[in-house]
Amino acid sequence: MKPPTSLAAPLLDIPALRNSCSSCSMRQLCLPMGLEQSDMQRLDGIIGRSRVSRDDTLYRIGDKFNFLFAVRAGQFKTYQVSPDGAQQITGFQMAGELLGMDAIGTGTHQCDAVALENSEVCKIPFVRLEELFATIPALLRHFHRMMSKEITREQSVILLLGNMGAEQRLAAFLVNVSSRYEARGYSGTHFKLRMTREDIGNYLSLTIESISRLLTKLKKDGMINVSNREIEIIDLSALKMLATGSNVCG
Amino acid sequence: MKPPTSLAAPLLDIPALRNSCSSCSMRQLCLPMGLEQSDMQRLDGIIGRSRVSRDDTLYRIGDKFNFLFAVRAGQFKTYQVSPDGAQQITGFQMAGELLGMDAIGTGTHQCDAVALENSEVCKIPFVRLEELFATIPALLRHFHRMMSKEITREQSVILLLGNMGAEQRLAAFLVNVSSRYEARGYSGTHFKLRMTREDIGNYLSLTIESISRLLTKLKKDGMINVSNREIEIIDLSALKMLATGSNVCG
DNA sequence: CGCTGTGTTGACTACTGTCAACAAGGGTGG
DNA sequence: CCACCCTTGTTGACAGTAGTCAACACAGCG
Repeated sequence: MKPPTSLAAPLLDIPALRNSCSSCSMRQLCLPMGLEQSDMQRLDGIIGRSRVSRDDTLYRIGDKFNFLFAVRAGQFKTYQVSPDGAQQITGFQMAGELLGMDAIGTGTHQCDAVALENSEVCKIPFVRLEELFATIPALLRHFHRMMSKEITREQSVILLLGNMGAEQRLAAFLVNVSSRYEARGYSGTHFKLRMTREDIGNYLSLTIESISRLLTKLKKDGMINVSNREIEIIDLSALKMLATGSNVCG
Repeated sequence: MKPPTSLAAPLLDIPALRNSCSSCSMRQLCLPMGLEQSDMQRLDGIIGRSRVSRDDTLYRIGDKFNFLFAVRAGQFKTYQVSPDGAQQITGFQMAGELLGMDAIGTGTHQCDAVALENSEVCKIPFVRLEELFATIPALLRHFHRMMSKEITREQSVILLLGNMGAEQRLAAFLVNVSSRYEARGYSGTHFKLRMTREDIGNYLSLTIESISRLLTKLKKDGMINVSNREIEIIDLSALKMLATGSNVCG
């Protein structure tokens, strides 16, 4: 509901953050995955790093597309805005994930990207990345994999919105977040959500009241513990069962 | 509800269809867009053409990914299958559109693709396409645009499922189909749907009963004429208004 | 000509939304 | 340091949209 903060907020280049990809803990998940040392350095050479404060907008619908962004630390949300002005969150991005791929087709950003907490991003000039593609085939292949996985991810959101009931959606969301924390070396059973109930509800296309009630229900059913944004998953397999269980509507 | 026909149905290579991209009416929309004659011929050199009969499966979830497919004629649907076996159609593909991009990330197809009518596809071996990328930058750039637009397209499906009411969804669907027919040189106001009500309902996450009732309503309201799958759009701008009009839920 | 798949219409149901009141947390300023 | 305020989250009562179930109509096809 609150208007995004001004885009004018500059993205500072921070020399201290000029750590190379090779020293980044996300290099297994991120763009440089599988690159040789020398190629990784060439990639490094075109990448800048910036900080983005909580609630700041990384880019906005209609902005000219010049950079892809990789989340280095923190989390983001991306949302579409429908013609009537309503938002629809299309994804939450964690460290190692790429932002802005939807802008390549038109040269213009197709969604807003907003930081959920104080974050750091790698700023990748797309034209220079394209130059590297010509001489680093492994980079190109992995870039294609990342774009393709973004397509797959969105398909599973479509599946979620199209075929799942409210409880199943929330369970699927929690399981998804859990696995992503785990893939990043954090606990998959005890974590803090970075987004509000409103964001979760918007993403899952449920009201905050429903989110609240359903979290309470999952707690009562002994699957999770909730305290504000602190989540503890008590019975992950039960939660997975719930997320993948039946409940058709389409 | 009916099980897809056997994948064993062979995709026949048809010499008579070996028309080059340069003679294809879809070349402005499809992969070879913007290529010079010589590059288009090189692309042609790796592409095979095949027929796919109505209700036949082009590929299936779990199939090894070797080929991208471009729809040359006819129409397809792609659907995910949720763990409980329910289908969710994620898109309808028309001539000039690419199928299989979601398989690049894993090397395995992530959805089923089924022909809605007797169709023809161009069969593009992905490894050979990757070889061409190295020497035809324009081809690579356009491929990126097509992948990116697939991401954008899915985002708008997410928006549709997440933020729109039933009537708005159907209106948006009709407007979308209309514009795609028009882009292909057909009438945008008078066309025949190639999919059943069940497919439409599945795609929009509505029941066939709702589709039926809503088509009747749009007809009563003087926006369209319907007779079975024959659609005539009487008031396109009103339909667009409806599709983009307010009706929030997320 | 009847059968089967597809589409239409009506009556009833239920899931999730809406509205409203209240509670709790976290920041800010006195 | 504490009080206050505003945002965020919780809970309950009620409502509405779209789903479910069921009967029927129509078309295409053998």
